[in-house]
Amino acid sequence: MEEIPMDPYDFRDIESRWKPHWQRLGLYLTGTEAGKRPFYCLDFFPYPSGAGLSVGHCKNYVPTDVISRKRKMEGYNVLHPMGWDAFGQPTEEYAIRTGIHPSLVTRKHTDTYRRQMKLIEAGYDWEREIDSSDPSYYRWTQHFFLLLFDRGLAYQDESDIWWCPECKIVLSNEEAAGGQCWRCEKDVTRKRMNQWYFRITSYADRLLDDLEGLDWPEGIKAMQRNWIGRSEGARLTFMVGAPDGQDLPMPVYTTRVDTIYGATFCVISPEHPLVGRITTRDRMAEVAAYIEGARLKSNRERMAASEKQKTGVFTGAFAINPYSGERVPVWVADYVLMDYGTGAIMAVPAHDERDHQFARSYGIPIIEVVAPGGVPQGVEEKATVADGVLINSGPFDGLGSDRARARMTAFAEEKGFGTREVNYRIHDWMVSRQRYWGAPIPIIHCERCGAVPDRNLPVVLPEVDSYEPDDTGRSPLARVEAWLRTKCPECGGPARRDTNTMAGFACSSWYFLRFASPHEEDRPFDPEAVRYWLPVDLYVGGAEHAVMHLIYARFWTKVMYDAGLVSFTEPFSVLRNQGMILGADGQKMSKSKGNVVTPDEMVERYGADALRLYILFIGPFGADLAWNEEGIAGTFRFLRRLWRLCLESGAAGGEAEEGDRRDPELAFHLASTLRKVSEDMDGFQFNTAVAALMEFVNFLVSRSAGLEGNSGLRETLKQLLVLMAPMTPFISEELWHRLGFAESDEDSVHLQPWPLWREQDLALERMEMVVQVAGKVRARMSVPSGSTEEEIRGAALAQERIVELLGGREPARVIVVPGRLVNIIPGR
RNA sequence: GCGAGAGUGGCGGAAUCGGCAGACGCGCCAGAUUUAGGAUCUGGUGGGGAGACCUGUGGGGGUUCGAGUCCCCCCUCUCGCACCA
Repeated sequence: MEEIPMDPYDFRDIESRWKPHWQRLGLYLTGTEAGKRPFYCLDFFPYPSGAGLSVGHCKNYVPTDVISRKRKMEGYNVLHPMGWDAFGQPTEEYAIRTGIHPSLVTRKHTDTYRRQMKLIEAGYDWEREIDSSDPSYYRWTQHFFLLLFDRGLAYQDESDIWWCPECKIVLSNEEAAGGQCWRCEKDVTRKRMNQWYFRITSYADRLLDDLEGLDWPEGIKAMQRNWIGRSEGARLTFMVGAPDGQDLPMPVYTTRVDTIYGATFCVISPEHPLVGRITTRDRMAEVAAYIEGARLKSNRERMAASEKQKTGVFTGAFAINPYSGERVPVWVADYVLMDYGTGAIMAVPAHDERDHQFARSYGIPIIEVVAPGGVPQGVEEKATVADGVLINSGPFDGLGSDRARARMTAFAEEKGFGTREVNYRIHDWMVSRQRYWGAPIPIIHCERCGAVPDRNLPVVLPEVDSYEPDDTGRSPLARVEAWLRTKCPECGGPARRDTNTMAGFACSSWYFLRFASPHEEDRPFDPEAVRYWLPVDLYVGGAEHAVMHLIYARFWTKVMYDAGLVSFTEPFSVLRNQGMILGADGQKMSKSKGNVVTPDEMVERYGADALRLYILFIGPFGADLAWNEEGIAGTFRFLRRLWRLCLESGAAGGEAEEGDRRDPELAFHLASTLRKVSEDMDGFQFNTAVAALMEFVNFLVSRSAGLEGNSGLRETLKQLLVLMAPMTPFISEELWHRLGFAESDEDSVHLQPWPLWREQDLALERMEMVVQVAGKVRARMSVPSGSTEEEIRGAALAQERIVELLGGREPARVIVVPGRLVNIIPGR
């Protein structure tokens, strides 16, 4: 018999054939069928950089694509959109260097991203594509700015803000976390400037409390709690004697009022306005030098230095402890921060490690006032931080820390020198940027009327000659005289536009709403569409936005809720973070390290299906893993094995015949694979889902010779192809058609319902069990399913090897776990 | 220091309502096949032992018929935050 040579697996041919077909079918258009439940699957809003996508980005886009496809097959209307967070610096920097307009640069970059996303067949509904730098989008970003403004949540203030000398841009606290610029990782410095802020602090409690109900990674929730940093304590006023004879109030914030009788000094931040007024003449020079030294140090130098040794200088002034009436020295030290609490503290060296370290350095007395469990611990060597029973605390002696705090705060309120206070680490969101490539802040400054909203939106970015910010930190917009000069909308008098643009995080704080109805012209979104699709059912992206985008978007959503614009208070019900794909060298992929792998080269060599499958298979979804090209070769081999299996054994099948018997083993393996793959995909365990598919194909290959022509095999292959369709769309479609499963040319494997397993197929007639003696496996046996424990026990004891090992002894004990094992404990 | 998570073959990783450790893949070894091919096929692959077996999930204790999984102590690593009063 002569073998007819089979077509080889030619992924290029297959890809080029099905792409236009699916395009015609409108496979990726958003579901609109009445009566179906919605599923909104969203990827983090990407910033289109010039480098294009690496395979690392695919670790985000392939899994969301797989889930979206599966949900569609399960009968959901699916919304899976894509768009561009296009405003931002790198584009602007590029424009500065080349003179090419940022919008053209953006266009070039987004074209690349879109092309690459199509290359890996990420099934986005491109009819809903949005671009945050397009006036049709940013007019609504401006609209929401005004919503915040109107609600008293946007304001201007002059204060010290973070400045990145490298990027030449101001940064919000979130963007400067850890003293480093979020984009270039260089140290940030301080600069005093007038800026726009959003009052996110007035939402701090809600942002904290609502974390509770979110299905988000614990780590992200913890980071947000930490960032919000709510603490409960008291604000207490110490009176400080100034050299001019006046008594000046110096409020301090503390969470440990209970330790106040142990306050042996006070510390005030070098930036504190009071420093200049309370320092005595003889201390002036030393204090001034210290302040200057602190100012010149970068924040991180300051932190690093004082970790080793805390420094400070005495101001010469004394403060009065409002409880004890005691007079304590006031020091200036840079371990006290100006932007937390009141910028001044009462220092209790006995019960605070930092104060302890400082007191030891400068020989300040340490007085123990809290005894944990009623037993004084001794505090000369080490501070006691735990709560306990108050001692040396006058009328409050004997109280527990908890009751003491309540009692002592009440006392302060009664006497008028203090009050209960809640403090937060989070600060208001500094949102203005002195940059060109952003959404202009729609405010007009009028000498008569002040800051007036410009409701004539959009305020379009004017054309400029150069995009560079100038040395004073002024925006390039400040140089466009014709644009700058305008009329006050209130009084009609001459006025000037605000020259700031908004940080990119403003644009991404509402984009998930725009996708619900991206073409609305008269409003940011259609409330009906938003009601149907939102909140987002599944949100996937990297962990690096924990306290930036994810907290800002939550804030805007709550503001919109308060304004009655949306009916939910949280935008993202379920959040998952994908891990990173590192270069083959285990390092972060970067151009400079030369270890970047692009989807382009992988698709060229192995095809989109093999790449997608390897991305899913490489390891756990959330883990950081090194790229390995041998690995993708493995998934490629797997696909070829599938190809051969289907065309060799499946094609011969034909229609089911009456006489075909169901093969119970085949049915069992199919059912358990369907179950395993379905459950693993829902649980984001794509790696084990792929492993189960490989295992099943291995099984089929080993059995296929015996099953050729059996309609059970054909039915099995049919279901297998449907099961694989979300992961490997091309080969699944091709084989589906080749095996003749399509009802018409317009049919598609992607339009099939998600396959369900039959519970009864999982029940086998016999079960394999292990027989242990003293916990060690000594024999294997097969018993009928549904055997009683007694029967299993009998069968186990009758095993030849077991009889031999027992050598006539009676078993002392026999443990039977049906379906698993029998453990025999021999008698002596 | 605080918070989150993790330590399993040569490698990525499976298996945690306690029940055959190492699924699946890579790599490696042997064989088959091909003129050659990122090819394919078959078998093997934690360590020790010729073998029956012994041993093995960061280390040490414990609970249990049985522990990678539960409890106690210790060590290491990754990530995030870090003088927040």
